[in-house]
Amino acid sequence: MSGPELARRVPTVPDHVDLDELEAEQRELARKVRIEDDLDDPETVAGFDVGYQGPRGFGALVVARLDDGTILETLETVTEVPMPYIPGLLAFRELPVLRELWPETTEDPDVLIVDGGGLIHPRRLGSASHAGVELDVPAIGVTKNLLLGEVHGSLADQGDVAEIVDDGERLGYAYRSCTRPNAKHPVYVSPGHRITAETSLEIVRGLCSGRSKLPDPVQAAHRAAARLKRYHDQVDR
DNA sequence: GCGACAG
DNA sequence: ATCTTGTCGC
Repeated sequence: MSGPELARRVPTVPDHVDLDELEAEQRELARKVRIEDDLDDPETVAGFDVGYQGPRGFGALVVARLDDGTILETLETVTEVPMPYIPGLLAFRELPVLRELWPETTEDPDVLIVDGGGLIHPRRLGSASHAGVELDVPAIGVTKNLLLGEVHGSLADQGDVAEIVDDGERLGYAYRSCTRPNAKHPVYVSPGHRITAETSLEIVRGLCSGRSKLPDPVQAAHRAAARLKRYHDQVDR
């Protein structure tokens, strides 16, 4: 056999999965992305997030009103995840869960916010863009960490905004959303599809109550997914 | 060749 | 993301 096992950086992927094909698919879908406002007086927003445990994904979609934040609908599902996490290919791990939930909503959300990037992506097709194109809905990407790009500007105070630039392109904004003074890291916002970076920031800004770094609907989805997972922890034994 | 690397 | 006790703070 071989010598000491080296830590595996590249997770094992199913035999039928071809990483080059997935990247090619992203390049193709990226051509369909439209970074321009195509929302008419948006009234409702959907926040999406997934929690993981082994081969299963616990997803939640929370639909809320944009004006006062009232939650209109919370949908949950448990699904087998087909892919390990690979930087740049998050959508192939996350979107199967969203595909289960999206058809179930009765609110027909005007905009979708995904816990993942939009333009901030090596091929300019983060999971938010991928979802937006596939579901044909205005979509915004929000993350707690940066996949790529540089923050241009200061984020000294809460409310501060700085541009995210990569390869000379402005891909989105870093926004210090949390009102807690010890909130060190900002939230990274980038347009996914059928929306601009400015409008994305404006919408996210209006959804940040200040108690959480993430916009409320996404945070609510995060909590719902976590609860669902805990529930399965107890029952599945 | 060596690191970095959304969730 | 997840593995994990206590702990600081509103």
